[in-house]
Amino acid sequence: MLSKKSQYAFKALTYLSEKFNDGPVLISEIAKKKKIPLKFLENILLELKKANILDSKKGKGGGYFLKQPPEKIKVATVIRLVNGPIAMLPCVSLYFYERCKNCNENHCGLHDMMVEVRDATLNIVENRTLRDLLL
Amino acid sequence: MLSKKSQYAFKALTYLSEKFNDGPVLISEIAKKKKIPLKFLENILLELKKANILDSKKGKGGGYFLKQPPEKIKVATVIRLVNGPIAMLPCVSLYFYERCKNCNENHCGLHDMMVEVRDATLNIVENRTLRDLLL
DNA sequence: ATTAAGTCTACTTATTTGGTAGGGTATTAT
DNA sequence: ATAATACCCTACCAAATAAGTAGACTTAAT
Repeated sequence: MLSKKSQYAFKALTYLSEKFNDGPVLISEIAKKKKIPLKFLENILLELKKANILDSKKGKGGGYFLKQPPEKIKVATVIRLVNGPIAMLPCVSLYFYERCKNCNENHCGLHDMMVEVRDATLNIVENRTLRDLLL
Repeated sequence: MLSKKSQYAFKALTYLSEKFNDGPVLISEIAKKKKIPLKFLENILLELKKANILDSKKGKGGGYFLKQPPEKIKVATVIRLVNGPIAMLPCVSLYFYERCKNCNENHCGLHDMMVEVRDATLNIVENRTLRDLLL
């Protein structure tokens, strides 16, 4: 399951996608419109900024905005960043790989199945962007 | 990600699948062979028994065994039981559904995408059984 | 009766999640 | 120049969940 933080992140990013050409958007505006705790949202947006997904402008007239257009930001990227691994097992994760203790990956049925699940999921989230989350 | 508990559960179930026609298997044997903390494993097996996946025999010569043959036990069932929801969002879960607050499911891009992810995953785990985890 | 084995209730501990507090720092309109 | 604005940063806290443990109890075979 996606954490609440991830769900907040997606709500905020969706909002920023809609406002992509309207200049910086206040954290407080996003928090209010999307009903996200303000200080928590600050942390999330800062993290997204550090990951180069968002950029910000300080001072009067400042705020946050997408660093790239919505169609350039993949859903998979956001999930990995805010939520963590997409795969169901560490030994099957591409970006958070950890080898299995006590289980040979070369002949492990669970492993093989989870590779399939991972690929089925990636096939969707790697090919969808913030643009696709709008209607 | 699957919890450690879930991974233990799959290891134990795989072991019991291999021994399906050999009569009851000791918890301690499973724990040793699969390197699972004994008391933790006790809890897991008991839970699986209460869910009608396993059965057991007490006393000397007792132990645990699958209640049905491996090919009758779906991976999806085990995941739901031990790990919880398979879907990435509560508003998209079939067995653990909770409605979205502040987001209309009828026009929410994230929701729609997560339905796709859920179905892609279910397509695999609903059609695989413990039998498929063996080699 | 003794021993082997699962059952049950109840803890404990560690980790993660969700959220808060409050001052610091950069920017810019005036 | 400066005051107001708005993001930045460090640290903390509480609740929930995950992981593991303890010990007494019940049941069945010999």
